[in-house]
Amino acid sequence: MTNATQLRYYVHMHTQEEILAVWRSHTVRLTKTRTALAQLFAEARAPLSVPDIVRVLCLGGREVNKTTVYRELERMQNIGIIASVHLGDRRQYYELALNDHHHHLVCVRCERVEDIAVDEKNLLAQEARVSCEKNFTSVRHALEFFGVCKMCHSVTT
Amino acid sequence: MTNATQLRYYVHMHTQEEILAVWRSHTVRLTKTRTALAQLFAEARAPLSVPDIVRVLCLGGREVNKTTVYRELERMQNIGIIASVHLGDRRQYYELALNDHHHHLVCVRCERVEDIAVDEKNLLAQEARVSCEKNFTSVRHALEFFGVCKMCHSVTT
DNA sequence: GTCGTTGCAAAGACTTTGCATGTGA
DNA sequence: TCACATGCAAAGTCTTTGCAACGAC
Repeated sequence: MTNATQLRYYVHMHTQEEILAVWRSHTVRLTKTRTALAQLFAEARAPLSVPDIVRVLCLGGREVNKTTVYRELERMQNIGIIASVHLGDRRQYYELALNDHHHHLVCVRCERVEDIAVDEKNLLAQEARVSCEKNFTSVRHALEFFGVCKMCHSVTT
Repeated sequence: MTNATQLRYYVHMHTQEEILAVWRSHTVRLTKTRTALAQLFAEARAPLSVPDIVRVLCLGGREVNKTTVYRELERMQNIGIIASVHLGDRRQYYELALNDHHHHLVCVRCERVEDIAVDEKNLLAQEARVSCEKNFTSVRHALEFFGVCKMCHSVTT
């Protein structure tokens, strides 16, 4: 990431190499788009939307086509490299699925996203109960928290 | 609702009259759109998207304009009559906010939605903790469950 | 009659599809 | 080589905006 601007990055627990290894095990070609996406997700510190991805990569001088990105993300999701997340707006966001399961805290003003750890014992128990009571299979959950971050709060007050 | 098709309805705990009363207390005009929306939400048994609403009302012979619906829903949300819900797709859904807080179980195949009761003690505690730890105010949560309903499951297997 | 509401048309944001071209193994 | 991958253009879906016309009070 050169001057990737806006988005903040941090060293992730999964490297680009690890992601590329997953690709290889699925006998797909290692193209420049896949390499770029692997690096981006490895470094991203927040879920990414397609417009995000295209903007950041283009700013960094790696031209990518939005159609290709959409298609690639779908494949990555099918393989299990990434997972989609909904953060309250209409966009679809994606983040590494290789990480531990976690949830998000989103600032509804500036859209800043923080990862948070949540004790899931209770949730999983409810999942099991719901699955049983309602006769649903493969039940999973989506839990996100929304609020106003300190900075945004101090600006308004 | 005449032949409102596809969507399933049930007698809700809030009647059209109660919703109209909320309108009146906000000194707005009781137009045909507001009456139609009040009736629709009073009878809806699942969250509704704007395309849903327009389709259903037009099928029922009450022409409504999508722009008007978008604007009206925003006002209803501000007043607190309805609340928006995200159900995994890109659409925004709305449901009566006058009801008890509850969550949804969505079939990812047929999009059927069931309301479910969830023990929130734990969630609220986590909300408080997150709010404190991360310095966020006005924290709320969104929790939805996804799975495959019995019917869809039996079709595929 | 007023001013809140509405309807229409156009634009905008995100996503999907079809097809011809390009390229990694 | 050739099947997988890409890029472009066009279309699709949901949503927003601007503005003139309408209608509830």
